[in-house]
Amino acid sequence: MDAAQRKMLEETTRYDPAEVEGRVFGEWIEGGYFHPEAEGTPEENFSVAIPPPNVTGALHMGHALNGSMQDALVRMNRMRGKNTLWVLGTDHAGIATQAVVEKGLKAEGKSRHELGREQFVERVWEWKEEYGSRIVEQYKRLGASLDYERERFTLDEGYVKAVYRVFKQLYDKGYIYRDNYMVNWDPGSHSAISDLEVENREVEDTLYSIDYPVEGSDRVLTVATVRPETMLADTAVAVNPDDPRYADLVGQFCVLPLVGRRLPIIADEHVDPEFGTGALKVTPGHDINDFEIGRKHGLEEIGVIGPDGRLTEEAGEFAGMTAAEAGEAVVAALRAEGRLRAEEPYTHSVPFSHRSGERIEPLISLQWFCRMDELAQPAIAAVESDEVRIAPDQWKRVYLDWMREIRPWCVSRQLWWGHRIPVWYCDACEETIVAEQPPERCGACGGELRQEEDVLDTWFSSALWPFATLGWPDDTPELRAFYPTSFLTTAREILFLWVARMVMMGIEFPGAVPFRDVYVHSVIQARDGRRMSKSLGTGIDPLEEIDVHGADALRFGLLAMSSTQDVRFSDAKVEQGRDLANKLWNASRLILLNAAEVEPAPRPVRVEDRWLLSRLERTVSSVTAKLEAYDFAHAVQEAYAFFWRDLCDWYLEIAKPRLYDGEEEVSATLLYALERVLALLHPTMPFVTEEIWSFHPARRGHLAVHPFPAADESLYDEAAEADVEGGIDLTQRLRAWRDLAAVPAASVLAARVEGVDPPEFVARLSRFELGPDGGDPVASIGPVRVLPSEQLDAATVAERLERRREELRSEVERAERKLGNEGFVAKAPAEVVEEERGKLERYRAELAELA
RNA sequence: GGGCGCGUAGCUCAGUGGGAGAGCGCUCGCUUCACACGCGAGAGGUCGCUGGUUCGAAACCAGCCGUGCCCACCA
Repeated sequence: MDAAQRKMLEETTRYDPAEVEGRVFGEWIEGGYFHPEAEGTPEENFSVAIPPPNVTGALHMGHALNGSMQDALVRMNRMRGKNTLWVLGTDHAGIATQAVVEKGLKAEGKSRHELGREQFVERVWEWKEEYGSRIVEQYKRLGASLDYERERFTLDEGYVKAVYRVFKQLYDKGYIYRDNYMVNWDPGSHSAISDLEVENREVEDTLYSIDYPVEGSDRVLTVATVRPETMLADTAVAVNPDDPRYADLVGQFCVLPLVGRRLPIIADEHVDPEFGTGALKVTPGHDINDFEIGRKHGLEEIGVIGPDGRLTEEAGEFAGMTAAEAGEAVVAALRAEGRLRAEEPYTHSVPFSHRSGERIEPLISLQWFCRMDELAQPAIAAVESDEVRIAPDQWKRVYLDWMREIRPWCVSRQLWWGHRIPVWYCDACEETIVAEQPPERCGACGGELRQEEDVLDTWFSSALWPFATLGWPDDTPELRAFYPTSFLTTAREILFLWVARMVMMGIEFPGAVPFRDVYVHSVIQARDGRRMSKSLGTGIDPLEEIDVHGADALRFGLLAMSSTQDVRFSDAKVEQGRDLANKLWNASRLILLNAAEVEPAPRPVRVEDRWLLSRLERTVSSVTAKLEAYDFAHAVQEAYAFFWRDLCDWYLEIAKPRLYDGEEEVSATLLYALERVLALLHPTMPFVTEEIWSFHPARRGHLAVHPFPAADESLYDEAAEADVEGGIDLTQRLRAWRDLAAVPAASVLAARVEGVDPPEFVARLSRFELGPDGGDPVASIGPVRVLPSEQLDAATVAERLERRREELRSEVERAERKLGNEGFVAKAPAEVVEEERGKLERYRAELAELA
């Protein structure tokens, strides 16, 4: 430390994150610490793939929490000397990004259709180049030690190669196929979406009962629906095969009101005879259940609602209306014909698009699907056998339950931004070609080819993330050194959408599970307990928190509030982190400005030194174990407690005089403890610890690559711990006694000791002067006999004494009652009974002293 | 309909069988030569309810009440 540094330390009484963070981050980058060579094996290396944020995204609390957790483990392992890679990249986010750019076009009065596909995609790329790095810059603010030199994008050249390879191979295996099937149509994004992107919400609707006349009879079948417009596409009426009311009608026909179509009356177990009249209108074109019934019975599939959400030509007079308008018109027409039997309010769950928020329109369309059942088998086995461990425990079962009932995945999207499906059609001979490279002409007839218009679901490419980012399908040094990755931390909402699919693809393609550990973290809710969301306006911006309190404060706060259950965002925890950073700074100033010039080393000479070192090493051990077990909240809070209580409140106060005296032993011990505390906290609070480290005499390089401490168990010292904890307890009792006796804080009281001498610091920190004699004590606190003096008011002291006696009497009574219980003495473990007897003795003894 | 979770101090949360904890807030006292983002001392909980298991339950079991999330094709 040179003179300028010393001056700066002396003058700066408050840690200023804004001044430090940018500078320190620059030093890390310059040092190249986050950019490892691709050497070694995955077993000896440490690697993590970041869940790729959307290019359109801004850093939100989920990123900040997840990033804090990953960075903690990444930094800890880097400090341990492991070759460590944290892979950075962004996701092209098909629908979201396309929507952002389309919105921009709309503001210019244009649409993507005017531009045409090629120009539009060009435009999205321009947008990406300009704004896509925003979130990357925001991760830097957090202090994330990602490899910024190996940034990937799900649409970069190499990544596209991986996607096409996977598509081709899955197609060749027969897993990927094209089918005319019912899908979740999202009128908002004008695309099919997968089951996982659908969200069911409770909606109040009207349930309409409609009479369908039976052909050649007076009878009617009354059916019920919440979507009257779909009746235009009905192609049957179904009843339960065991329903005696309708047994005679099966095989006959109804006549569809308004349309006149003949509807066969069929029997199917799906129909619940208890619901309504027990007769079900069957609309295979617009209802997922009816679709299945229809396929089973070979019914006609009519579509009356088009991809734009409007009624098609099939709907006759209703063509062109929106579904909602058509619903009303149909009801009016039915009422006019006297077919409407009833309408009643009805609450049920309805699918909405998670992407656009619009109500899903189930309809039949030609899409690409991927069969998942066979891919799922080894991915199930991997988790069953704990080759991939999922924590907390309950998510393992959630994963397995879902995987065991996995269904085909609709992978095509009617968008322009994304991986255009690598399929080419020949119109001349109807050949379909799937290829990784665009073929010139049709291999069969030499005819012209046109490429499939659809793109792949964004999650199709995300599923390849852990290996595609490392260069797969090429055999790259990165892939050899860093795959499989070490662990994954994630939000539970993408357990199926992303995690499960990565496991399947990892096993199928590179041939190994993509990570060993999956940690599902909790969700940080808004302060009022609602979900943090942009649309609700409940989001809390992590960058603002960083601006106000610093990145370390936010990181500490998020880790401290994280848990296995969902928690509300806590400003107090972030402030606790801020206070800790400041306390670290100031305690370090005390040590660094006053320590003698010595090598940091444990050099205990007194009991409190041995106590401090013992506590330090136990904390190192415990905090490390908790980090490794993903127990971030307890890890940081334990480190906090050790530093604040043991080191600052007690040890520094006890050791100050020796430090000011320039004693070498205490200086060496404190420099040693400081070094270890800084290193221990660096993974969670990297900026402030790195900054303080720059003043430490033992510094040879950055803390980011300083060895992470391993507990030195030879310094554990139970006897010293017991002595000092006893001294602390006594000090607190003496202080409390003074406070209650209303003694001015600054005055020193006379006392003497009877029995065992407490540690030296007790009298000093509680402001007692211990002397050899002194007459009759006015009070006894442990071995301390307080002697009469002018500052003591007899009445107050007596009151205080009586209070203590009361406490002791009730303690004695409690212990006696417990020991008087025969069951307890007979059945409780011996050491528990012994402990209780010990307590009773001590309380009795103290009570006797006070009597 | 099925599954998972939660209900502990005014607030946010720890605590899984042997005497109720943390941070914040609150009260009182400190310009104590690292830090007022500080120091010292306090007040404040029939651990949702009922029953059970146990010598002993905040913790284990059952039921109930309240609350949150996930999955699922009841028109």
